[in-house]
Amino acid sequence: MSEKLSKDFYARDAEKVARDLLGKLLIRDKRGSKTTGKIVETEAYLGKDDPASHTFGGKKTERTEIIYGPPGHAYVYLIYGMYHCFNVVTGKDGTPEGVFIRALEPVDDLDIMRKRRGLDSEDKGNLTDGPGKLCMAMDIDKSLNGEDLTGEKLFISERKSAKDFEITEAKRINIDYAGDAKNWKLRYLIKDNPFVSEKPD
DNA sequence: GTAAAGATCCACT
DNA sequence: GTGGATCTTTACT
Repeated sequence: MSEKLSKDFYARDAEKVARDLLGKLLIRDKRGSKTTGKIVETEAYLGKDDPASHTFGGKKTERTEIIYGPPGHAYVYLIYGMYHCFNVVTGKDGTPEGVFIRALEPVDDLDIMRKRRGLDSEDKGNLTDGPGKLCMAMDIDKSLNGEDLTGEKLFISERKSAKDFEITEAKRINIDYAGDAKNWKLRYLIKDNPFVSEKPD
């Protein structure tokens, strides 16, 4: 068995939460179709002082409102007109920071994930190794924006096993618009895990 | 109202 | 490595 992470876990700095989310289990529970993936890659977005963040400078729009709300909620948005991205809101209520989930290692149900991704292959290496892909495989879309992650539809659980991996830090991806911040090492990966979206240098 | 760009993915010259 | 798909969000020529 595993234990669902509480609101306290999320109510900390994005960098700490991003590191601690590695190795945890993301669970999507729809009636009749439950999918689980181990989190293997995250990125921290630091809010008003982070040029890469949607909330840089304290910018607040209809889309980003949820990031300013209480921790432990989902921030889901559509990118490039076709893919969803899933973030976890962190920090105290009122601070606009969060953690972007970039990749999962598929745990189950692999057949459901393949079906949602439109793949037939036995290979499981390309099911959830990217932010858009994992949202497809886990059926995460804008209807889950603002969803409470201590609820039943979408939540994250601690594994009861010992921590059995090392953490690699790397630059974040595809934020060339962010100037110097693109060099900040705010991406965290499970060292040598094959299911990450992109290997670090 | 209109335009420009995007925390991506996939196919391929 | 490069470019196209595709459309919401955001900021204004």
